[in-house]
Amino acid sequence: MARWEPDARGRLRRAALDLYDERGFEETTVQDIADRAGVTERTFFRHFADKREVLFDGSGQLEEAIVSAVRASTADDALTMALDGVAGSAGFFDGRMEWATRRARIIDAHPALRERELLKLSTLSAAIAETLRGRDVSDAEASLVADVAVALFRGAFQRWIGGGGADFAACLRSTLDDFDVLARSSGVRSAE
Amino acid sequence: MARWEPDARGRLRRAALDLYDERGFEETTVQDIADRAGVTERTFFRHFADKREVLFDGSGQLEEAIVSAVRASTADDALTMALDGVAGSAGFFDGRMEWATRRARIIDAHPALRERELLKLSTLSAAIAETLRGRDVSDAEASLVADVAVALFRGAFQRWIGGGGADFAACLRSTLDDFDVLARSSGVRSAE
DNA sequence: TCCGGTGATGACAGTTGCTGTCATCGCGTG
DNA sequence: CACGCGATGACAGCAACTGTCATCACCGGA
Repeated sequence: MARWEPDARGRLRRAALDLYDERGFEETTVQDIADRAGVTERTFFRHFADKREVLFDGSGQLEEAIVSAVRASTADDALTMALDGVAGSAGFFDGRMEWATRRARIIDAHPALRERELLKLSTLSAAIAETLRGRDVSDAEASLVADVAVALFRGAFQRWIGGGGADFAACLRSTLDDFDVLARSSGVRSAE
Repeated sequence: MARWEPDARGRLRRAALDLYDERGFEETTVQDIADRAGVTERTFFRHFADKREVLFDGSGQLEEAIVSAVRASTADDALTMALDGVAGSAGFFDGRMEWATRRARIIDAHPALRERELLKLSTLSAAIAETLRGRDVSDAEASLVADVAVALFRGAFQRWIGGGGADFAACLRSTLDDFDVLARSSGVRSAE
């Protein structure tokens, strides 16, 4: 056991979420977060690249889970592979409903945080596309399909946050159903 | 005539682009830009919200042009209206090829700038969606169609930048053709 | 003609995000 | 017991951004 308390990173994550929630993102200084976590400001920046990144600490794992699921998919068309990937993220949110809700509310309220989220989603889309290319999908199709998959992921996430406690997998299924209906009514039609 | 030189905003815009190009974005300080433009740092921040925004000065006009074109479209389905909107942006880039190329190179090289670009595109998509809703398109379809239109806009822009001098409208047509081909091969098929 | 309002700017101090650097301290290893 | 390693503290410093007040040309009305 070290002389300093372990899990400084986790304490910083929790302190940041709480403070952003209580006072607002701009009204919270990194010094405030560090104080509440019992470390110095410098230690905050050793764990997180900047003041926003602390809210996106799990994004690497999420991306890894999705990419693995794409790689493991037994489907033989690109869209289904990508959707299998998104489905592979369901476990990531188990028991994190309250955390995800508070986090989403904070992010939506601040353009600076929305920027960062868009960048993460863009990175995720690129990672999915790259994985699809590794499975013999053409460049253009890989990008397009990855974008669609991420859009559906966002839709499912929104539904999960806003809905009445259904689990993420169910929300994803509903979102896919709506997508099918919409695609038909929009002048494109799903293949058999 | 004022005692100060007019068009400080334009000089700042040009100075910033030149300096970001010559030295790189992070290596350029706002003081550098202000010096070259012959104003103070404070004046820079009166014209632009932050160091990144100076590269996105035209985005409001672009959005306005696209939204107007959506409003003016005589099409009767949402996707065609949105694509008419994107087509309405063609004139915006006339004679700005070199500017757009340098700007795109700078933005692609810096995550902080890519973030801002993603936010602008997200805002654009929201504006298109809102306009479609005003033309009796359902909520969900408006968002989806707007996202697709923005994706195609990005594709056309990429082609215009990378291609050999074709005009933007031609690039947009090629991108739409590819999209049709891709949609057919991806398991969806365009309606007649 | 003078006079007050307006709009763009300069000057300057202050806060905060973020970085570089060096010292410290406990822990494991040989 | 010495040594290196990893996580942290301490501190100086730069650059982004903001608030505030003064200045000065211009413009419209009395």
